[in-house]
Amino acid sequence: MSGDLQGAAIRVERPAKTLRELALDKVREAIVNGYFRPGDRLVERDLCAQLGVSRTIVREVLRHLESEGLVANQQNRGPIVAQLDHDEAKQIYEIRGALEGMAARLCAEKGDPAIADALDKALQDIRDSYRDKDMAGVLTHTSVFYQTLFSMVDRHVAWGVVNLLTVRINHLRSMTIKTENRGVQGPAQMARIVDAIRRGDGPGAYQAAMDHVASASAIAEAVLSGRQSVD
Amino acid sequence: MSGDLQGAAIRVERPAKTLRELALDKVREAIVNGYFRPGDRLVERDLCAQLGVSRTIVREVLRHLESEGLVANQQNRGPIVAQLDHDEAKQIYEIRGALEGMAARLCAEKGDPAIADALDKALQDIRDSYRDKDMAGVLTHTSVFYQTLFSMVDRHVAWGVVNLLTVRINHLRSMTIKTENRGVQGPAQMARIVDAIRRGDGPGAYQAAMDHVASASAIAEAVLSGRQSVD
DNA sequence: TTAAATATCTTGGTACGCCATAATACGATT
DNA sequence: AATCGTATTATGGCGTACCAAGATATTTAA
Repeated sequence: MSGDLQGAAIRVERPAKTLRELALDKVREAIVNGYFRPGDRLVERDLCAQLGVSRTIVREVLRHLESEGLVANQQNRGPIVAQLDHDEAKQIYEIRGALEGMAARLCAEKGDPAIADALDKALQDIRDSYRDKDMAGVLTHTSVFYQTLFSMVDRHVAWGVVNLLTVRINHLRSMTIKTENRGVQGPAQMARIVDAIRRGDGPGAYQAAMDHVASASAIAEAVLSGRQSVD
Repeated sequence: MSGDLQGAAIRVERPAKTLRELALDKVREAIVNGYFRPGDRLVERDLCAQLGVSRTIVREVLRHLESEGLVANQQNRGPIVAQLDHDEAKQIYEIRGALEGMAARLCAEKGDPAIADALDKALQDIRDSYRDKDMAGVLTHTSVFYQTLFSMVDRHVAWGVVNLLTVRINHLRSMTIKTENRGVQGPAQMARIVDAIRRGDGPGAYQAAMDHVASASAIAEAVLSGRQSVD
């Protein structure tokens, strides 16, 4: 990694992160990985203390997360961590299916073998993570897989949408991947996507991507209705 | 529980709008209808003066619009009105196609005649607006048409996504509908969607919706590349 | 025991001030 | 005159303090 292309090589990359962005990431993280549970109140001044920043920042962060759908504001009562109801989760999976299916079809139609190779690599990382029982790794590499799917055909807007929706069902994702057999079935379904792409089979890739999301959705639904009684 | 139902019936709806929401709507409006042009700087203190609110509010609003994609923040230089490039617009149309196609298919599969009736009503409003050369009305009723499409099958999340994306291409929409023949062609294409839904023809509805968006996208592209030279 | 009154908590909103940085203007040096 | 360094200004990033009003908890009075 020495001597890259001229100017770019010596450019000094500043952290460039503002305090607000740092705080935003922290709080989003905290919500996504369950430190704050759905329904928990997010009291501004408490967050100030916990994050060590001013109310100004906290308020901006809360507003941002609100527009992401991770935080809900109740009339005159302040923000809470958004509750994900059953039906909404289903809708999110459905949208993901439509968009990931679209991306898969586009990948297949492009007919660039490098795409399937890149996807295979990501898929192998997923398999490795499953083998090592590294569930955080599974999630990460699954994200990489889908990001590849979208970025290989330059669909960053759609990827943004998928990403936005995905954070809202993150805790469901981490539950579905722990499901019995998911470590075998999941990668197998993803392999079908890659195969269809490699064959240049657009409709097949679309269908395979849809199927994969559909099965994740079904598992999520089962998990959700199972948990209902535990709550 | 008994008293709640009765109470809800006569409950007086408060404006319930916070100052922040009011300001958010104002600024979004201003961007969407072109009062602020793409690339314009949005200086916090100037906005405070123009809106008559404090900087805190303005900052929250800017953050919100940033996450909507209407405002872009430049490193150390502050926010500007986001510029919509060619390719991004195309991607947005593509996503709309996928989601509206999905909604249309679901409507067709549901087989409820009330859906087609409601859509026909919206469509007639669109035709009337075209006849009266009321372009604002065309946009409004087109929105109603699509909202109906989504809400009739309870897909409010997808509708939210479509809505979010649509504001970013709003100025393109207002240009495409002014195009030659769009007043005839547009409603005709939408009628095809409604017909397919009425017939219960899922794939047909999907395809009709896709076609409609695709043609809007093509016009937008033409308009965009045409304007390039005018600018 | 219940109902009214009061205190507390928390958000919505405002005002003001400080610092850091980018851009610009300006002045000095060669 | 061209270049370099410096002062100024505009602006965003961030913090603190304060007030009003709604929601909730707590206490007091009947």
